[in-house]
Amino acid sequence: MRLQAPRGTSDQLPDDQTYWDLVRGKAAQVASTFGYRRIETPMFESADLFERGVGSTTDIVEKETYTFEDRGGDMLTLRAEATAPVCRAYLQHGMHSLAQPVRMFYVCPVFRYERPQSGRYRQHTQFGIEVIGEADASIDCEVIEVGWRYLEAVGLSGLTLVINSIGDAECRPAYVELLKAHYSPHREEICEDCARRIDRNALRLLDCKNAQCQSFIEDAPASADNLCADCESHWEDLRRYLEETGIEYQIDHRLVRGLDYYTRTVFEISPPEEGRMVTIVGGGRYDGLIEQLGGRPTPGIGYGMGLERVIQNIQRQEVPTPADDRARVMVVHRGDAAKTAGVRIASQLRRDGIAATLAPPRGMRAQMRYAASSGATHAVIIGDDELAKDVATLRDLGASAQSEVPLAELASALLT
RNA sequence: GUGAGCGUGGCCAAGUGGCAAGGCGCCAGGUUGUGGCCCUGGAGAUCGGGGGUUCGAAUCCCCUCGCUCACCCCA
Repeated sequence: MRLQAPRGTSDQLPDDQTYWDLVRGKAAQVASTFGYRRIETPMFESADLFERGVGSTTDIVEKETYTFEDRGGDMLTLRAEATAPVCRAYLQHGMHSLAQPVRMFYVCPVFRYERPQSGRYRQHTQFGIEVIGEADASIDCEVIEVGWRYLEAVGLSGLTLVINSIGDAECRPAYVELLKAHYSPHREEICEDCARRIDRNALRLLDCKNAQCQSFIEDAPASADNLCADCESHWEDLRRYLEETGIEYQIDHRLVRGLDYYTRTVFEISPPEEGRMVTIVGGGRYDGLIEQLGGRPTPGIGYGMGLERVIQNIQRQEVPTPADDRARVMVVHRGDAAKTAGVRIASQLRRDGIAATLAPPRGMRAQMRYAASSGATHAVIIGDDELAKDVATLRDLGASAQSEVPLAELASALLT
């Protein structure tokens, strides 16, 4: 095989589109039900945006971006995540002067240079939402609910919602010190990565997967137990509101997230896979991000959802996809005059709003085969007999029944 | 970045040193103008690529590329 799609990318073939239509259509539908409006930002941004927004020491920025210099000498980065670009757009277009909060959603490709594996690609598609300009916990609850209702809407079940609060600029520093103090005496007993994390990114100590570190994680102080008064009441509010939605949640003190900008609420939604649970949705509050990007202090919260993972789970759970029961017609013809008439009839059917295709110029048997394998619901058969009478033979391929229909009545016969 | 498994027509796949099976799909037929089932025929292969061993390599050895899975990280 000489030419193929670049590593970690894939083609979304015609046969795959049933899923993509479902997954994209429901995204727009559910998001707009909650009052979110679509935003689309460029596929690439100034490299600077992701460094400042996502955090220059995160893995994403450190080793996973597609960064390049364009012909004019600017350093650009393919969209490595969508929150920072949306915040950039919020600032650039003065959305702070709109009624707050501003609710937006997007479905867009995201690029990260990673080693591909199941559910992880170098180009993947995210359905995400962002609410900017309101810090109240009811918004946190709403954002979580959008993600949850969406996954319900596409037909997934058995999902798990996990939440946590990691505090804010007020209380997190003290908590991080507490964590470091918990770990420092054990530097020799934990894994190498964790030893490094103590100084570099202490929060990440909590999601280490190594066996030797598990007992330290168990005994570690929890961020949610060490919140300042404001964060504490925000955390309580969130849980109270969540109860009102009827969505079940678990609190996981080990849930921290990989992007630097998160504050207070963080959450994930995962499918019911035994063994490894690959997160479908990950999100959280980012009250410091807008300011980090040069705006006035403005709260925000959102999530990102991997649509390839959603589709993977739809397939695993064998969720039925909606069938398209509209008529699709194959115009089958015999003889030159009939072929010419077929061109005319197919054209007219389309103008009448019916999907119609002219069968390829082969024997009738082959044309009928083509009709069947193309998924056509009906064959409109034209030959000299029909031409003479100004009718067509309309064959219902599902029912294997046919009758002659005057050409003028074809469309109405197909629309009933 | 680390580790493991795997690369044979479009897809699935047999073949483990001696003429590259088979199935699906595709194309054409099975006497008058009709799909799905059945039957017949046909097209389609640098056996991922390069090098080596050998009289002879899809098969053994080396290198390389790719795919998949796991770690890491993340959606």
